[in-house]
Amino acid sequence: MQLSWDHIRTFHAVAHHGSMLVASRHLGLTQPTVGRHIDLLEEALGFKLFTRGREGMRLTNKGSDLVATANEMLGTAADFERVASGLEERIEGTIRLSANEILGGLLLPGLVAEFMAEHPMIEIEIDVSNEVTNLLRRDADIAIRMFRPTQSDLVARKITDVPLGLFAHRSYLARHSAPQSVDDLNEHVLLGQDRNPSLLNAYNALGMLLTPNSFQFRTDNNIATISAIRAGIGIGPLHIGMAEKWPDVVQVLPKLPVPSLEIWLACHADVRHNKRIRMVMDFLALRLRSPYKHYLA
Amino acid sequence: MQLSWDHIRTFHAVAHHGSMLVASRHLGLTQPTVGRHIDLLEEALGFKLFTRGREGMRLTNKGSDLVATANEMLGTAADFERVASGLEERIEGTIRLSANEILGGLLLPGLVAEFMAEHPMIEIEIDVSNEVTNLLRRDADIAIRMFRPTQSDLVARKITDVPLGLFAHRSYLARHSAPQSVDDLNEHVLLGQDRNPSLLNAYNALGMLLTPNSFQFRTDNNIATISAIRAGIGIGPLHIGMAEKWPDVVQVLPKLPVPSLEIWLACHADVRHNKRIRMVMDFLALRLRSPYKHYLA
DNA sequence: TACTAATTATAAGAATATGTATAGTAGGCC
DNA sequence: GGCCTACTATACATATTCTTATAATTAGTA
Repeated sequence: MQLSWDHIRTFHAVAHHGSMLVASRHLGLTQPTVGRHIDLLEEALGFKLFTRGREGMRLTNKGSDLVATANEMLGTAADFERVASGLEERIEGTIRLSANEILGGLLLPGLVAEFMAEHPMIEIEIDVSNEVTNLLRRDADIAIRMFRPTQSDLVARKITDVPLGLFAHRSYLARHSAPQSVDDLNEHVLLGQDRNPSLLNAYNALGMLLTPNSFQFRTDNNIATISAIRAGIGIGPLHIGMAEKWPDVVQVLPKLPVPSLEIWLACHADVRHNKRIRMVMDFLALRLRSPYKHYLA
Repeated sequence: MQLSWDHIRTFHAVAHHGSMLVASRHLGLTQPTVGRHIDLLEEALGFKLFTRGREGMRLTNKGSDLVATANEMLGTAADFERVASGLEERIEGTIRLSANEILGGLLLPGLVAEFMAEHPMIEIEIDVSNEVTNLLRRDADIAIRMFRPTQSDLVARKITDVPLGLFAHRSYLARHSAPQSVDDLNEHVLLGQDRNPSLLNAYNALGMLLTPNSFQFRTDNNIATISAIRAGIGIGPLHIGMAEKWPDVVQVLPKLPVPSLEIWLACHADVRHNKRIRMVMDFLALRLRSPYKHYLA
């Protein structure tokens, strides 16, 4: 018989995740089913795709020669689903949002709760990651980004500017004298990022000459940075609207012009007329312009 | 649940053939199964793909917006199968040959019979058509062509030249005097083609100035042309080796230089190392060089 | 009008695929 | 060594899907 396209999808998932167990969870199938799919595919093709071992499934040479085209299929299947989604007009269904750690982890849950109360038929998923989620691959329906999206085929709207400021906890400022000028900052514990250079560049734009080593506390996790500020470890950047939520966190050098962040909403052009997606995007655009403090956890 | 890729294949087939019944035959499924696939797909997508009527299935607007990407999927699935086929080493299995009406209808059956006797594990399918079958889409594994294939990604070998001549049945020549020169041909019933200009061009290359109306008997079916010659209707072109099979069909103007045809064998580059395909191609290359008459029906 | 031929739709038994539960295997770790 | 864990393999009952058979619909045609 003809080989099943669904088995190709299973093959791709197993190759991608390296184990049938992990693949089965991503596919919404059980491990024996995934195993059978691979068996049937191997039988249909006439050669083994994987060697089985306790460490999982390792691709054979032939198997790995097939991964690229299986990947292609995943892409065209995503195209199909995306185009279909753009033609869909039902209100009920799922919308998947992608946002960074701060917005996705702290702001969106409270903000989305309101939407879900109004629209109980729409399910919302939040994919929190700092990586640029691929809207083409349908990892998400809507992306919230802090920069202008450049992927082609996307429709993007700039929602607002988010003013940033430097903040510290009162307990920190009680132990150290509050800085009076940019130069004073060199005497302070500055909270910075590990591998991501954007914050470093922002500090340097303020006229400070810093290197990664200038930060005594380093993390690429934005939540950890915020927690560090709130814990009184040092001075770091914060969305001004967010800081209002925490009375003990005060702005230092409020006159200092810190470049603000942009907030963009993006979806794939194929999908922009989908009613659910429009509703969610319009809601997000409205709410992201109003002060954060109403929604912050 | 997630939508099934196999249902997309079914959707494509129904859209392509315009009816579930025809699609089911091509897919190797039954009509109720195809119907259920479409129902399930429509349910998953949230909109109707077709309107049902006694005239078959007509695409809705949304349905036809999806045909293009479904087509893409067919293409990538074909890529997958092709690459897989190239990695395959089994001897048993099916090989699909594509050839024109003359070779596929008259010559190959007898020629292939010998191969099948030697290799009972290999099944041979012959796709007879004058259209250029798409090896990229896996409509066939091996194509036999009368011209150099130009599709990219193909591997093609020229096998031999097939000398052509003009022939007529004795009964025709008994009624009309045999032509002694090219100019005499204008007084004869010439068998030609209807829409396909290649034969016309070949006659003109002999120095004859002909138009489609110069042929009193016209068909684009090559078998019909041959039958017409054998029935004594008139004078027409024939493979010389083929004519040897029929003693009552004799060559006219044997000295006339008629351009010969080329025979090419082609397969997709991805698949050239497949053992079965190599075996069949090597066999065909050998046998197509030997005289036709051993195999002709 | 009645018949034919081509279609989609429906019902029910047969075949197939799936999920649950469990076994088997082997590396990591105390 | 013994235990835990992450994985694949197997057995069997269940659920789903497929096929067969039949009905219903409708345009074309004698």
